[in-house]
Amino acid sequence: MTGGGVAYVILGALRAGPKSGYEIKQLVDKATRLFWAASYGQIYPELRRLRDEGLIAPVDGENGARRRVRYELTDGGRKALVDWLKTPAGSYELRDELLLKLFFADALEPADALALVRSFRAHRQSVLDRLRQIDAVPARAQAPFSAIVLEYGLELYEWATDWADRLEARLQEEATQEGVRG
Amino acid sequence: MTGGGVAYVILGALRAGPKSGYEIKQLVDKATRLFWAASYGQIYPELRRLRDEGLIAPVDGENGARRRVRYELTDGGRKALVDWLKTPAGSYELRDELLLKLFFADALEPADALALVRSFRAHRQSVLDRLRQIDAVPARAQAPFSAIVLEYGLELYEWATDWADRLEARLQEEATQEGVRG
DNA sequence: CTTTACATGTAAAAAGTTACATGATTTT
DNA sequence: AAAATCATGTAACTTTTTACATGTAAAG
Repeated sequence: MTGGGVAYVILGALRAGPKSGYEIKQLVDKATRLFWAASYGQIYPELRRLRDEGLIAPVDGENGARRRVRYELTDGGRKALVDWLKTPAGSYELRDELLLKLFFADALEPADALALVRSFRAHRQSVLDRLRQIDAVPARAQAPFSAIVLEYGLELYEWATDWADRLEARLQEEATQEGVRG
Repeated sequence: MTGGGVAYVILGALRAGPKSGYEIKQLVDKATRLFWAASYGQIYPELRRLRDEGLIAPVDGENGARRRVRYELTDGGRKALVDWLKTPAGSYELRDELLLKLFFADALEPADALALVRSFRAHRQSVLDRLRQIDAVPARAQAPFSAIVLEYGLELYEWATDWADRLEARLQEEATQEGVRG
């Protein structure tokens, strides 16, 4: 199966019932965006590829008043999904520009480095705020593991916000020490 | 400045003194790989682009016995680095295939889902092990913020390993409860 | 009737990976 | 003498983003 990871995002999204490209995009933006994003430019071509491969099939009938194509998993598609889920490997890529900046922050004067730490904290806090707005109750009933991943996110960004707080306090303390000495 | 984030990885790597493409790649693989990776296919063309833009310049003289080109920051390059560091924004992308699998794990039978959680834990643990092998002492002296980012990584992957342990325990408990009931 | 949300797609550009090519030097 | 490491680069390919094009239906 080609097409990178988008294929699995789609197969996974369809595990709970038929969805259109638009609905898959909504799910991605609401739920998986933080650890796996996908754009329309990936989703629609990939839907076609998966259909051509026989892993998904358009559902005909009730698609509502709007023009819309919903796809469902075929037997082959469900097998492909489960096979992938059972493979205990996985790529892991992180591109965290704020962490990269922090890594190089010796190039800044202390006041600017402190400002950077504050924006790092603000970023983690903003992610946390977004996650807190998600209602876990419906997820817990229909898809327990999506609620588990939400909990992971909540704990993670709570920790990260706290870490940034501690770093900020440490840097401020160092700054006042310097002030006393110098 | 074009060329995506690689440009800043290079400028940042050169903040502490001249380096060759090969040395930059080594630094990336040793230190920033976890939150920002870069391949030779990005580094060498980008070095040329940055040189053409006047942000870096080849250092002549002592390059050792081997053929090798080391670059250093120009004044413009140092300014570009500091300007970037002072910009309080930053892209943030995460592609965590194991987390994506966990999100869809309802599609698995409980035993397979448990196995997935275990491989998730094993991955976090392996990252933690790698981080623990890094000696923070030299970093702390020369580049305090790189030691700070290492501490971030250590705490983060300790937390994540622990989280996975707790989830594993919870799932096992649920499984035995089911066993008693059913 | 106008705006917002729904809905599907494409084309071009940018970014990134991978595999390959080449050769020097150092270590075993 | 062979193997490993140092060192620089390119070409082809894959992946991803971005911007655009197009139109329908619901809501205010």
